[in-house]
Order: sequence, then structure tokens, then C-alpha cells
Amino acid sequence: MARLAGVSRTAVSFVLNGRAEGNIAPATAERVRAAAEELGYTPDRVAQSLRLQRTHVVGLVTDSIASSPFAGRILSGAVDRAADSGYVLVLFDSQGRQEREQEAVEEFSRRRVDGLVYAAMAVREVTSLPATQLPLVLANCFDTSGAHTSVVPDNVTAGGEAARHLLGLGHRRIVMLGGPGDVAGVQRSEGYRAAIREAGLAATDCPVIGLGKMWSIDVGYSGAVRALTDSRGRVKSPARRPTAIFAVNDRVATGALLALAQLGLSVPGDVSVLGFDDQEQLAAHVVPALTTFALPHRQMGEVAVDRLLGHPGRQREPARETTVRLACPLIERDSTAPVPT
Amino acid sequence: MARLAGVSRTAVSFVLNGRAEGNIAPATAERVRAAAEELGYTPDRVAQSLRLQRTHVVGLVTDSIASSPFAGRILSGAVDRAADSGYVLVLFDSQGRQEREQEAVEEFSRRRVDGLVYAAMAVREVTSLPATQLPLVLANCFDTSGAHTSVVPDNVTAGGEAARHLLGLGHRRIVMLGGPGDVAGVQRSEGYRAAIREAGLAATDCPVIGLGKMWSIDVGYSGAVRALTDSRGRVKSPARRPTAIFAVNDRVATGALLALAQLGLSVPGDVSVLGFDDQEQLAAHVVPALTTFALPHRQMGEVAVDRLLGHPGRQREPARETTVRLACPLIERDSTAPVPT
DNA sequence: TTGTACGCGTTATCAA
DNA sequence: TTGATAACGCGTACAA
Repeated sequence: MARLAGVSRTAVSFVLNGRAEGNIAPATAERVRAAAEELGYTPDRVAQSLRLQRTHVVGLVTDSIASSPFAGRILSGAVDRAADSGYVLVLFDSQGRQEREQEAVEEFSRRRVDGLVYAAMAVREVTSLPATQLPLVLANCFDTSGAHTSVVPDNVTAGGEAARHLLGLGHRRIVMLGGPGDVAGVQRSEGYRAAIREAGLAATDCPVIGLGKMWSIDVGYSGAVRALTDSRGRVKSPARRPTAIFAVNDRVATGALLALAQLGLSVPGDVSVLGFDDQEQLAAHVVPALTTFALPHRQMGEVAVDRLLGHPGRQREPARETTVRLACPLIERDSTAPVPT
Repeated sequence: MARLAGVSRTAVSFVLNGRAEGNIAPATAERVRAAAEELGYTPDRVAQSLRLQRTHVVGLVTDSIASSPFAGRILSGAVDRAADSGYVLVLFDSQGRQEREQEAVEEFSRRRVDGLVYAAMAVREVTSLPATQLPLVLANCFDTSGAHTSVVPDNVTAGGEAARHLLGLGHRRIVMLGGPGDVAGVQRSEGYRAAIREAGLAATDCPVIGLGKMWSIDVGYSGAVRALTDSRGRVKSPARRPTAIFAVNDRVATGALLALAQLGLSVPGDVSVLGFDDQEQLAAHVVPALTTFALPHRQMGEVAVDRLLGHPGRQREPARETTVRLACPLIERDSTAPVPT
């Protein structure tokens, strides 16, 4: 390369790194650029990494990219932001096997990645973090020690909003399908209960029905059937049945929709259904389309690498809090309506 | 490191790379290992890469990890197999913007990745592949030129199996919901039609109802309503309505389930529903659970990197075909049954 | 069996 | 303003 332009390697390096100004004669710089263009020359990142002791690589390790329909969004958010800063993202998925996570981190360490993000596919407290000296930020999970900055969805606030939304529509007999059971569940139901209490309603009128910890469509289906039928299996009378269902997630809500259809009840005519997650391919497409809360997955990926890379977070304030809680905006669609009179 | 063990760098390198045998005195080798252990020393991959001119990195670029509920499986399959061979996977997601793909490939090239896999999230023909000298294999897509080896699901065979499964249960009035519309659709309907024809049935008894190209739940819902009701909006009589529905994917099948529930028809009592994809969190959890065809996403990721890395594919034969077609096994669950008599 | 010296492709220092 | 030269941390001929 240097040969072709008839200049020194130093000159080439300066020009290509934008430090030509004031160091290299404009004519020389131009010759260098021309030669680079002609040869398709481009600095070798490996050599650069060795020399600079910075790889411009961030490692992302996750407990399972495959198990969640959302995983993609946090990944692509992270990849995107990394790319914006000239970083590249290397991925490892432990399939939930802890020891593999440790190995992955060690491998990443050998590869001299500049930082690590640990992403959980279901929000949770992570108990045993891989040991490492590298900068580490947590996405969709947190450690109680608070040693690392972590970015998570604000489930409890959204849970409260759920209650207030339904209350605002006039509903007074609401059931929440799926209570505590995982971290997201305890947070959502906590916010929900608090808001119900604040509104002066009895917890017995607005019960939280536990659904175990597997919140799938079929579970939502049978939960809804239980909430809407009496002991003889008949649909409860309008005066006794709930007028609204707050489902802990969109899959449960979908199960409820299925049950409602089979029971001959209309949504939102007879009962309103409120979901959570704004699950792709589901929430917006079910019939009727679900009113729900959007989980900021993409944003979590973005903010995580922003923090890691030292961007103040693209917010006004440098924001040094160790845990950043992202809002879950309410997406109003067709499954909720004022209480039938 | 060499200092601590009191040996030369050569010795360290030999020992750590398993070339000690016959070159290094066992005692020395042991001292080296001990020292490495104590220091937590591990060879620097960056320096290694530079020296060996091999990075042990494979780059994966995709049109969109986020848009598909399956993406994760092909990713994690790829990551896994890469890890098995001491490779690491770097990820880029173009969000469908072509020019970004080219940039990504160039960046990967600068980073000296050892190979590339291009993964599409919906099976399709890829028209403009990023230009590159690097070894490249295609996952879930193909180029007509056949210049690259590509690994794809065998949709047409599965389409035929769908017809034969339903036919075998005695069904004679079947409707396929969602015909051509994307590549997967043309392939599935092609196999389906051929099998119907082979069975000697008239295409008019087993029509394929087009559903555009967005195969979502709501689309399946209205498609099913159309197929099951007459012009006055009443449910067709048992003698006239189809006894089975073959949905082009599980979301469409789910829409059909929703419609059937609202129309008061039971599944599989009145009509059988057959899906496609075995979509995670959906097919197995809908009520009733869907009989469907599993898309071999994880396997596609695995095979793609196997091919890339030169493993003959872990099959008996070296198998040099340029396109490997992976089977989509039928998963029998509860939504299909013999035709009602 | 062990150690020396070189090169991988950069960037950075410093003298010219 | 430019051009040698020295690292960065490794692997490996080749000499000892």
C-alpha cells in the first residue's frame, strides 16, 4: 500500500485515520486516498486491535436467545447501537447452562472484547454472574449487589397503569390472570394491587388468579374459563362475572380470547381484555387486537450498549444510576372498552 | 509468563498448543502448565489471529433477527456449532436494508472473519448477495446461480405430506388457507396440490385460498370465516363445508381456531386444523394443540456453519450438493382427527 | 531439548 | 512534513 502511493506507512495511517490535517501535505494525502481506493485497501482490524489494545468488539452472552419471541429485539437493538459506534457484537447463547456462560466469558476475555453485556430473555435476578474484570452491563436482568448497571422494564409502574386504565373505563370487577410466578409477575401484580388499593377497591372484587409459572396460551385459556364459569361449568351471570381481565402477558390474554369465544362472550362487548408485552405477531393480530403494554426490548439492547460504551445514554443528564428502568407504554387497540351498562 | 516458568516462549507456545510431545521435556511442560494455571495465563487470541492469519470467527448477517419468532433458533444453532469448533460468531442485522448488509460484510472482511453465513428470516431467494471473497453459505435462503451452498427447509415435501395426512384421515373436502404469496407458500402449496392431484381428487374440492402475503392471525381468522360461511354469513351445512383446513402456517391456523370457536364449530370434532412451522409458544399451547410441521431452524443454523467450517456435515457421505434440503417432520397433536361420519 | 530471531499489519514516537 | 523504528503478543523456522 505504502509502496504504491510512494509514501511512508505513517502517512497512510495518518490519512486513513483522519489525522492528516496539519501533518500531511494535502497532495500526499490525496495520493494516499487514491492508492487506497485503487487497491481496495483498508486497515486490518486484527492488527489494529493488537496495536491499540482495543478490539471494538462487545460480547453479548444470554441465557437463551431461542426461548423468547422477544430475544431478537434486544439483540438487534444491541447490534445496531454497537455498529453506530464502530463496534461489532459477538454472541453467545448458553441455553441456560451456567457453566457454559462462564466458559463463554473466558473465551470473550481471551479475545479481548472491550465489554460485555449479559442479557436475560425473561426478566429476572441473576444470582451467579460470570466472574470477569471486563465492563459488564445487565440487560433485562439485575443483580441485587448492584455492582453492575442494569437496564430493565418498569413492570410495576405499568402494572399500576393497567389497573388505572381499566378503572378509568368504569370497570369494578376485574381479574388479573397470572399473579406472581416469576419476577415480571410479582412486579406487575404488585403495581396492579397497589393501584387497586389506592382506588379504594376491595382486593376481593379484583382478585389476582395465580397461574403457576408457565404463562402460555393454554394456561390462560383454562384460567379464563375458571374465572368466568361457576362450579357447574355454566357462564356466570353478567352481574357476577368480571367485566375485565388483565392478563399477565399476551399469550395468557390470547388464551382468554379463545376461551371467551368458546363461551359465547364477546370482546370487548361483554368483557375487556388487557394484555402485556405487545408480543410481535400476536398482540396486534389477534381478534380483536389486544390493548397491551409494550416491552421496550429493542431499547433495552440499545441502552445497554450505550451505557457500556460510555455514551451517557443519549439523554440530557449523564445519568449515573446503576439501574435504569424503561417505561412500558400502553398500546390501545380494540380489546378494551368502557364497562357495559 | 515465560519468565515465571523460567523457560522460553517457544516452550510455552508448544505446551499450550499440545505440541509438547517429543519437543519439550515433560518436567518443563509441567512447570509451564503450573505457571499458566497460577497466572491465569491464556494466549491472546488477537495476537494469535494476526500471527496465524485466522481469526476463528464466523460472521453472520441476517435481514432481520427481530422480525421472526424463529430467528433465535437458527442463531443459536449456528452459535452452538461454531463454539464446538472453537469459533465465535459475530452478528449483524440489517433490518432489511440492503446497503447495510454490504457494509456489514465489508466490516467483517476487515475484521478477517474466516467465513460468512447469510441467514434470511423468511425463506426466500436472495437476489443481490453482498460481494465478497469469503466463503459464504446461505441459511434459509438460496440464490439461483447456485454459487453458494445453501441450506433450506424442504417445504414442498412437507406440503405433500400435509395432504396425505389429511387424506389418510378420510378427509375429502379440504381447504388450504394461504397459497402462494411468498416462497414458502408457493413451495408448500405446490407440494400440497401435487399430492391432491395424485390422490385423484379434483382441485375444486380441495381449493387453495390465497391470503395475500401477510400471514397473520387476523388474516387466518377472516380466511377461515370465508371458507366456512355462506354468502349470508351463516355457517355452511356439514355436507358442504370443508372438514379440514390446512393452514400455511401456525398463525393462520390460530386465526382459524379463533374463528371456529366463534362460529361454534369444534376442533377437531367438526373440522380438523393442520398447521405449519411448529411455532414456539404457539403451536403446542393453542387450544387444541396444533398438529403441524416443524421447521428445522436450529438444524439449519447448525448445518450452515458445519458446511462453512468444512465439516462434511456430520453425515455419512461428504455430501457435496450445493443445496441441502432439511426435512420438516410432522408433529401430531390434537387438532386433527378422522373425518366425522 | 531449548532458546533466538523474525514476521503478522498496525499505530506511535522521534529524529531528520 | 516525512520516514525509520519500536512495540502490540503470538507462532515457528532454525540455530544452539
